Amino acid sequence: MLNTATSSKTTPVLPTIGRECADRSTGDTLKLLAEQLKPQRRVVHTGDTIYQAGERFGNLYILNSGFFKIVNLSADGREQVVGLKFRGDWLGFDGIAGSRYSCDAVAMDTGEIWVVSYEALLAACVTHPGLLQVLHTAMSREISHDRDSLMSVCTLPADARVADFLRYWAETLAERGMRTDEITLRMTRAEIGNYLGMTLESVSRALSRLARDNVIGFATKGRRDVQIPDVGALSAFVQRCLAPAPAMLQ
Amino acid sequence: MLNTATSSKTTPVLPTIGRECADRSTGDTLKLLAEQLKPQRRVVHTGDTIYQAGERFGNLYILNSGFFKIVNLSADGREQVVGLKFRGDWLGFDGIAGSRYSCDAVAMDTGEIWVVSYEALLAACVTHPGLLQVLHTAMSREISHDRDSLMSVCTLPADARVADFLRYWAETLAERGMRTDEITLRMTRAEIGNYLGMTLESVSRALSRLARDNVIGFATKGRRDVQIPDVGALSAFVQRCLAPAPAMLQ
DNA sequence: CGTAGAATTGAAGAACCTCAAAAATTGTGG
DNA sequence: CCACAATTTTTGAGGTTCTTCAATTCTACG
Repeated sequence: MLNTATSSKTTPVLPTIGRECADRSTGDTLKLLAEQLKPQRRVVHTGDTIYQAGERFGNLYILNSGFFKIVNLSADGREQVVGLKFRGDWLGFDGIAGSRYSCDAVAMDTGEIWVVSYEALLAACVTHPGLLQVLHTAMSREISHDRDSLMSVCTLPADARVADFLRYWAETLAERGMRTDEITLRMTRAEIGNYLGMTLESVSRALSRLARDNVIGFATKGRRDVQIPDVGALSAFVQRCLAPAPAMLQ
Repeated sequence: MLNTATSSKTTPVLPTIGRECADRSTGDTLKLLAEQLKPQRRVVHTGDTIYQAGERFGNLYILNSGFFKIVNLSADGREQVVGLKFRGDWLGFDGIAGSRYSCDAVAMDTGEIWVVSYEALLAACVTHPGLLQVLHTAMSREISHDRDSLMSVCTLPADARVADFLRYWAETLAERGMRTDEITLRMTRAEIGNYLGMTLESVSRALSRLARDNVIGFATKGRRDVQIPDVGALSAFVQRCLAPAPAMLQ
């Protein structure tokens, strides 16, 4: 019904008719940033925190490799994973408005981040307008994706949410030129469940059902590596969850 | 436990030590934008759509008065209210990354929006760095608030979610210098429920319970106007919902 | 007024959560 | 390299919350 209007969201069509770097690849963007900003590079390991809620804002961070989770904390002690960051993503935008970060950024794997002073970035943007475009694109993407997350949580049943989560993960890796037929979830069931608004048991059951339906597979050893032979099958599974009746013929 | 680190989120402390316009009031910011951008002004009425998903991006919009909802659409026809916009908020950031808007922006009341060409804004930012700060602050706020929304939906039971929604609405109005003791929800129960990830019946029941507990009141005629004598009572209600056991003394 | 949309409320059912136990995996120190 | 402990994951059973379906009341508007 609304397919035509929204198809650009699922499959980024529209070649580079737009402004100069609207569709720059992750690698190209990183190269541009490295050249023009000469950022300080920092290696991180699992569990390292790049910034914490309440800490004074000053830097933005660009993820060159590895994988991060963004954790929101409420005054009453609730914790919520509100975002996952992959290669090419920026971290720290939440700190601009209030002069303090409002989340924790935690490394989920070994990786490298580039540290960029916000002040220095703004200065560099004056001479290199392309940088500003890259910055705004990153912020815009984050806003769009946060909205998609909210929609997932609000409109999909638990099983579909897990399937959609895997689909998003695989597509994100694909965009960045990585393997998607077998992905390693570096999150526990509890962390996935927290991110998706369900219990760890529900995540486990959903994964079991996905495996039973051959939408995903588990590697021989360990159940943290998920085989995704066909990403489209995940989307199809989501649709099947949404279909109310089994739609028996005749 | 984490109070000190996160208190800056609920009550924006920290006076204007920071950069020039970090804590500018909504009115001052609007004045600056009006002076420096001379934006085209446009009056909107309930139901008007400022932009739609799939439409080519070109403008950002600043809400001077009135009230908007942002609606996300999925390829399979699901609709999701993913944001509410009040005076001083910007609309259209989602369009920057993909050169097309990814949501619908729908007016929920009569109001006035200011139309700003993104290109023109970037040009103006070069000569007026304060504008860039205002722009980034608006985007950063949106990212932070989207995360708070996700946390609400993921961690709060239905009743608390409705209470937290009213609390946010009242605090948003307060920040903009409007009345908060009696607010007019210009949304149906169905729209509120959609935004909060629950059915319209659950919203209705939650509001009834809030009224029964005297946390809110209903205006004599009609149940769309909500009286909020004490915003703190809403926060207390949320905490009560989170407390597992009734905590009987002894 | 009278109709259409919106809101409330009740009853029954489904989806998900909690609690619990067992199996699998990972990490650690000998 | 192995054994042990700690953690993670799976799976089942029962309970709770929320949804669905339905009927009624209320509100707005011609």
